[in-house]
Amino acid sequence: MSGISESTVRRLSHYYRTLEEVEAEGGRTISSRRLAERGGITPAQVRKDLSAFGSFGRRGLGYNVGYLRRELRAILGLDRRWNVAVVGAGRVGTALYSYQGFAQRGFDVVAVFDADPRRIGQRHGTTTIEDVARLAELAPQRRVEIGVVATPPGAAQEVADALVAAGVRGILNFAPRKLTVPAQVALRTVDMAVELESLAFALVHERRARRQRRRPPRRAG
Amino acid sequence: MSGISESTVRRLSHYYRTLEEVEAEGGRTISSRRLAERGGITPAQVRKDLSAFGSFGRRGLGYNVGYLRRELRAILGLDRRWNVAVVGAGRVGTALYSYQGFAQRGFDVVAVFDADPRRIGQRHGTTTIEDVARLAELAPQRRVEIGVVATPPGAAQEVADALVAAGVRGILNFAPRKLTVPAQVALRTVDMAVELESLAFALVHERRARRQRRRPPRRAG
DNA sequence: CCCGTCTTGTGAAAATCTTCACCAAGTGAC
DNA sequence: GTCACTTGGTGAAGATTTTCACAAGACGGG
Repeated sequence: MSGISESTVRRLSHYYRTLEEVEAEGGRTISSRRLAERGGITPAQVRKDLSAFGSFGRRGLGYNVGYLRRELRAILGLDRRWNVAVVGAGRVGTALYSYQGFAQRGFDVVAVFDADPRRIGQRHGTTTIEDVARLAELAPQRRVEIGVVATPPGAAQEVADALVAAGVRGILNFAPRKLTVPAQVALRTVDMAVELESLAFALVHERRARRQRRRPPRRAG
Repeated sequence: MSGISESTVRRLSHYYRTLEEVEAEGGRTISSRRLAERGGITPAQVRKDLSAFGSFGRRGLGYNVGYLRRELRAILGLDRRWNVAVVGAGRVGTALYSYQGFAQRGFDVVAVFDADPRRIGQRHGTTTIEDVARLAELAPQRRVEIGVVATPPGAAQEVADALVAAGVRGILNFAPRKLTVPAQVALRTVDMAVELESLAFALVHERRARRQRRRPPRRAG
């Protein structure tokens, strides 16, 4: 249970979603092969990823869809709810806290903060935008465990520090800025500029380097 | 020039941003060490990444900030402009095409599409939302090279196919769904559900696995 | 010019991640 | 029960990525 890589976790997340779909379609069992096809990965990878957490399948048969989904749910920490605070109620922040999938997956936005007086007090659905100055007071009160940084880059580090001080254990950063947080705080960054630039790189260097897409399964014989 | 990994490119993107900042602060030269510190990476990694493209530094001195920035700019394909089409004018799509950094980095949103009749025709700034049915016609006309998928998951693959058919060479996908595209089309996916779930995983397994943050540079002696 | 100090570029080593290959276990037909 | 076939779990091999370590270049002081 000690050496789980970031990429393994990301794949688990994909497996989980695939299982949801297969279950909705009425599938009862699924093999590592089919699970792999749906995600552009090798069957061996699927089995290795899962075996890091236990033996969930049956030889000759595959995995029970419902059972494996529930196991992954627990492994990913989705069998409970998480209190989330969004800081920054601009376009990105708004898109985030009105995002359906958020609540659907167990993430409850219990607070939205902004620094702009024109925004403070506005209601969006059930949420009222609060002054970011009250973060230190409200976040612990509402048992916030995850903070989402959706501020301009200039304010991002400051906000991250405030979130950490308020006892948040995980931060999801959308500001295009590398944040520094203590080691015990988990940090994920979604950096649009990086994505765009890596896309531009791929287009510019298209002819030269063409790896990057999955190879076809290529089952000999 | 053939074996450039995805992670190298992402780091180049960070170096580029750091260089912009340092240049704005008036810095003239920078060592791999300082460049590394600003991004939570090792100096050796910085040098390896850069050396894959040439020799940009001077021994004993470091890198010339302006020169290296311009070189990276060209390497990343940012020394030209890219025509982008955004498909899906919901919250995410809106956040995207009004995102300042987009144009700032050379990405011009020349078309926004949606399928909802209530949205079609709406103006947002200089952009008018067009019927997605006209994608096949308008995208080639406007020389769109990059497509952004910001639709509900159900429509994502269909839209991706349409973009590919319209001659788009790169796709940035925000729908929580694995897309399949031909090998010659570059694809990047930003999947919020995956980010959240990997964050939840980290929090649940906090005590057990605590790698993931950078180690301190630890310079012996 | 020479010496001490700095810093890059880069093979080699180490660490990490992915794929292979095969055994064991399960199924269904007969 | 036996046989042909399927599939998971897993150690080992292979591939990739990161880090180490050091030679070679660059500078400044005297």
